[in-house]
Amino acid sequence: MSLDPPSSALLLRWYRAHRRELPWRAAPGVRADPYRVWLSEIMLQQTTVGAVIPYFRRFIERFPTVAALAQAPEDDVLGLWAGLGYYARARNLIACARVVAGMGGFPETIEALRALPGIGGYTAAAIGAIAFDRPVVPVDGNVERVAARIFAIEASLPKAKPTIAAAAARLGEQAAARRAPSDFAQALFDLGATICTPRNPSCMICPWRDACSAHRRGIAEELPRKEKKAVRPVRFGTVFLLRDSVGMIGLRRRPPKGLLGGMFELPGTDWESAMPETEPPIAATDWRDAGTIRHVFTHFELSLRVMAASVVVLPRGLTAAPVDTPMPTLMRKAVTAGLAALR
DNA sequence: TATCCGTGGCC
DNA sequence: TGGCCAAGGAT
Repeated sequence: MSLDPPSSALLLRWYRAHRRELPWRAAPGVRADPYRVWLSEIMLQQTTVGAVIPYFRRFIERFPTVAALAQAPEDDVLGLWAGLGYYARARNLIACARVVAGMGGFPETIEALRALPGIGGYTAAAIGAIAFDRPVVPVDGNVERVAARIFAIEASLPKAKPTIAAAAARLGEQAAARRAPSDFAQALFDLGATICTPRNPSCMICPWRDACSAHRRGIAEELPRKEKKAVRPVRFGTVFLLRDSVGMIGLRRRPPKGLLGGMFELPGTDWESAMPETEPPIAATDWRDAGTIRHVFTHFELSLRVMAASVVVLPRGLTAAPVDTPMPTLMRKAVTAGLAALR
């Protein structure tokens, strides 16, 4: 940690030569649209660029401005978000858009950004740096990895987070002096995504190779070290697909908060450590076994049995919905399996 | 501080 | 196949 930080000019030169074109990105040196930066940063939380791009394009097409998003019905936004995961982000997205629209635009300070729904320390720094050239280094997983390697920080995450964050701040000191925090932040992202990768980093073509302490010591790929994660428990449940005589299916809305909050689902049992007793929502005559779906969430794995039946009229309490109604991926899998069993 | 919160791709 | 990983935030 007493090492000198590498040259920001070196990284910025590399960035201008190798910069990736992304839908939310402005040309080097050009101020980006804060709305696009914000929307992309929310979508990119724990989500890969490849997964985000089509969602980002659909959102921009439907909601070109933060004012348009602020006026949208919540169901439209949740529906457009369906499949992207972490649905609290979509709820916070709406809340944030409404606050920002009321303010007449995005605030430009880190503190004011940090106070908005769904914006934490990282995202405030990212928007501040990228959209407003605030002299900060947003510390995401990429930047943590780069900083840990440059300074050969061997302490394990998450305990080492503060140490690595301090190291990342040192990386940005020169860039701040050069008035290029926006390009510098994005350069760090690109370096982490394409060169300084978690596995098999391309050290031989890295613009910072000569300054990298971990590379010099031959331990770049080992850093940052991480504590082992807890084992994922398995839960079991059953869902019921009911299709009526005109081809509509019976869905219900999940509670507004918590897992898959506010999204549509098939009716079913709770998800428990052992298969719960099943009580079909209607006395259909020919229930078909549509198989079992395995779905992995962050902190548990779900084994979900799917039962399907045709009925004349859907029971009360269920919403008659088209089969292509937007819903979380887990439920999309279950609907697909159920419909296949009814053929 | 620890837990909860999705999904898909990669090796 | 299974564990890891991805531009984290809220509580």
